[in-house]
Formats: sequence, C-alpha cells, structure tokens
Amino acid sequence: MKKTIKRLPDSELEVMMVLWETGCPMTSAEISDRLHNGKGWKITSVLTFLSRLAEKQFVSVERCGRTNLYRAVIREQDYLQQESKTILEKLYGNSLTAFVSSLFNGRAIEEKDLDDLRRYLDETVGGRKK
Amino acid sequence: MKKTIKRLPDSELEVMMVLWETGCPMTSAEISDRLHNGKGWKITSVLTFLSRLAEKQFVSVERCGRTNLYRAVIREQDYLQQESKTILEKLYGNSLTAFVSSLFNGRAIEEKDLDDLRRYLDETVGGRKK
DNA sequence: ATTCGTGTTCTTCAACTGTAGAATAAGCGT
DNA sequence: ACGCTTATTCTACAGTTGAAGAACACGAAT
Repeated sequence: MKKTIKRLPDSELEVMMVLWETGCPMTSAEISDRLHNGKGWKITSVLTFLSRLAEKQFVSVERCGRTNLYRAVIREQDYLQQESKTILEKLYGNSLTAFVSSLFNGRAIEEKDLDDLRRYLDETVGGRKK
Repeated sequence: MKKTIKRLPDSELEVMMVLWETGCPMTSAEISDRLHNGKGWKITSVLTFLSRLAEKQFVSVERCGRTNLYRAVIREQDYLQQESKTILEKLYGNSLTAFVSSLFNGRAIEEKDLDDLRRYLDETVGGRKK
C-alpha cells in the first residue's frame, strides 16, 4: 500500500501551500512575504515551521551562500488527496453525497457550485443519464 | 454571523461521534463500549475527553446518582457543516469541483460514488441540463 | 459503622504546536 | 582585519492533546 503522509498542523500547512502555489524553491524571506496569513508571523516563526517541515521531510533544504532554499518534497496533490480521503471517511463514512449535501444545507456552497460540479461529473463519468 | 464552533481534536471528536450516533444521553461506560477506536482507551482516558468536551460546552453533564449522563449539546450537523466548509476553503479555495476531482483522481472514490452524487444533484438542483 | 466496588475527579507526563527572543555565523564594505 | 547586516539555528515557554494512574466519594452489603 502507498505510504501514508502525516497530517500537518495548520501553520506548517500554510507554509507548504505557499511553496506549492509558487511551484519553485524559495527562500524564507520569499515565503514569509507570500504568506497570506493575517497573523503576520515573525520571520523566526516561519523559520521554525520550515525546520519542522524539513525534519518531517516535507521540504528539502539547499544551502545557497548565506541563505537557504526550501523546496517542497511532498506533492500538493498527494497531500490533498490523502487529507480529503481521510476527512470523507472519518466525518462522513465515505459518503461523498453526504459531504456535498451537508455543505449545501449549511449554505457553504450555492447552486452555481453544484452546477459546476454537475458539469464536471458529465465530463468525467461520461454516461448519459436517462 | 453565526457563532463559530471550535475544531475538536481527534480523540474528542470520536467521543462526540458516539454520542451523535446514539442520539441520546449516555454514561461513560456506554460511550466507552461503543467507541470503535482500535486503540482501546482506558475508561479514565475517555473520562478525560468527556470532561474536556464539557469544558468546551460540547456536552452537558447531568448527575444521576453516582453516575454522569453526558449529552451532546452541539449538533452533529452544525459541527460537520462548519468543518467541511473550513476544509473546502482552506484546502481547495472553496472549489467543490476541485475537491471531488482530487478524491476521484486519488482513487478515494469510484464511479459509483459519482453516480450517486449525480443523482443527488439531479434531485436537488432540479434544473435540467440542456 | 465499616468495608468494598466502581464511577468520577485530580494530577501527571510526554509530545506537539504556536510563537518568538537570543545567540551564532558569515558575507560585505571599508 | 573589523565591525555591520542579515539569515539561520538554538533555546524557551505556554497551551493543547493523548494517555492514564492515584486519590476520592458514595451507595450497597455486612
């Protein structure tokens, strides 16, 4: 079976998201700048998260003169897939429909989102509905 | 705006799920029995989680002779809606389609699940696709 | 009233998170 | 070579979580 990826705490995940978004190796300063988190972490906090991510092998570190270059090792896709799957399983007993209907009933999404989704299903599943 | 429900740690959530599943007030012993968690927590651990849940006002406690009766105060629906919404937002920038396609591409769900979902959409959105 | 059983509350502990100051290292300009 | 700037690494610390033993409380049996 595929190796299971550990779940990250929020702060570390946010850092990863920046790396994934940008898609290329970044310095701590660049990452710090691009973090859209309202809390405005100090650079040392960001560095703590980065070193923890390195420990966990989510990022690799390459020394480049006086600065470090951090690059994502785990792929966004893989992480998100794993996470989503776990959530669906633990929260909704694997029922995708239960998940979507909960979102809809809770007004988290609108008809428009459901339309998009339907379009996706039509393309993907292909089969005509009778 | 609606008051925001705090996210629970895994262990406490598992306890809540039992309470929600059963739908009625339960003693710690009953809860402990019904926990399908492989780890087999000792009763004292379960009691710790319950008291933390009571602190957080997720359950209420009613003394009944020598035993306590715990009952869910927060509704499953509300908790799940909030959680799902947060996840969709943080992980997928609110794109439901991105979420579903990630699950499908990661083989977490099958065509059958998509079919079910489509049926749900047909019932819910109602509008025919042209 | 004493003891026993059993459910509850207290206390403890280590690991993990969020957060950041202090200390260190190492180019760079002079 | 010397100190300034600046990025990184260390150290710290409080709060949360997972886990459970110890201590306590109280009704029941004797």
